[in-house]
Amino acid sequence: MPRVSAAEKERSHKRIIEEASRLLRSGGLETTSVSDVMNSAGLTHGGFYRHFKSKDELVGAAFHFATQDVTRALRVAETQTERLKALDDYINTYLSVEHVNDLSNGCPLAALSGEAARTDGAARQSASEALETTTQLIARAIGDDQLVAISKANTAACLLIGTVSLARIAASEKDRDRLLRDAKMAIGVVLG
Amino acid sequence: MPRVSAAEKERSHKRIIEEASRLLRSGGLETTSVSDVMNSAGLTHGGFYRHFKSKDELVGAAFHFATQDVTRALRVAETQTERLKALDDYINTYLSVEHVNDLSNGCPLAALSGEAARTDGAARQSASEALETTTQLIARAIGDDQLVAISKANTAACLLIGTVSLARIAASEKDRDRLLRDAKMAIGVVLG
DNA sequence: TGTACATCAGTGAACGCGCGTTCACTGATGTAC
DNA sequence: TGTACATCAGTGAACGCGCGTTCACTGATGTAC
Repeated sequence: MPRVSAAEKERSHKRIIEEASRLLRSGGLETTSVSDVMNSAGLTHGGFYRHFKSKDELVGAAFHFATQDVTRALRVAETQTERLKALDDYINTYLSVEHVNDLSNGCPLAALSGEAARTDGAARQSASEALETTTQLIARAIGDDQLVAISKANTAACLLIGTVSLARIAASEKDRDRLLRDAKMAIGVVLG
Repeated sequence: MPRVSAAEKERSHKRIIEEASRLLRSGGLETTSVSDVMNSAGLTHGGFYRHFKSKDELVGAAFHFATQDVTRALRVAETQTERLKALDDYINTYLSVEHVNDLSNGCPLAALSGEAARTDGAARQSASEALETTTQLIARAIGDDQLVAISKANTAACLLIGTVSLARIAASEKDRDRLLRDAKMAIGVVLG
């Protein structure tokens, strides 16, 4: 069957990153194996090293992809009005039950910052970049004086990520919903 | 050498939990092995199953111990004045550079909630309990109407844990310090 | 445009390694008389 | 209080397993003429 065309390889490469970004977010950095990712991409593990130098490099690429994916609307908004709307959507989606329950398509920082903090190399660096990207996009959407906006964006990011992290270990649906509701109120105060 | 007295066994048991609570917080649930823990406790891995049914059970016990340890001052405060003072200390310690840099003695939720969310069994349950314990202690220290206090405590917990989680992946000391400073301001607003 | 050949994407077996857990064993501790 | 014996905390070898990574191999792709 092999070899495969350059275009086909590119498609494989993209598929590996996409599947990795999902599996890593839902399963964690340690628990998700290279084989898991390759099988999800419809390939076998042996071919992995034609695409990446190491698992760490894949984790870095997957983290970057997930961040780009999750912040898309904030990035592409062109006018200040669109940005404010995108921020509102971002926050409402972020603090939703769906986001709490769907690890695999959610914020990579909420899912993986704990493990990333213990890592060196590409994974750790991608997490740092994800944080910077996210806070900068939020600050830009807030507008205003950027010095003030960055403080607000920092606080918002900490609150959002903390809330979803805790909502994911809440003992009951009631506790989970309460955390989300309280955070929605608080973020209004922070940004207002 | 073996066997060892009942009192000695109890001391071993306590040492295993203490070392586990430190190693798990600094190394993570997956990366820290039963051997690591036993060696840190001055024992060999084979004796582990005289103390715990499984690694999961140890993780649960270690999580519980860490939570009790970190919230001690909030728990033992007897008067409302003492509780408010304890809460102030708790927040200042929590949002310190030392806490960000010292995983092993810090808040187990900040270190492990991500991994705990992906787990079943004792580890997951201990994380849920840690969250409940922490928010209730904060709410009690706030005093006031408990319905309002619980909302404030929830928001505070999300903000504290989110801030330390992100500070741990900040790209620079400057970013880290900025996150901590912004969170200190915000938590004043939340609680005030 | 057709041919000969080098390249290399993907396969699947194999590697060394560390994991959680089990087990036979040791000998001091705890207990029954 | 002393003796005989059962218990069991701790040891270290062993288990099966899955991991990240390497490798010889296949055969379609890409390229040089």
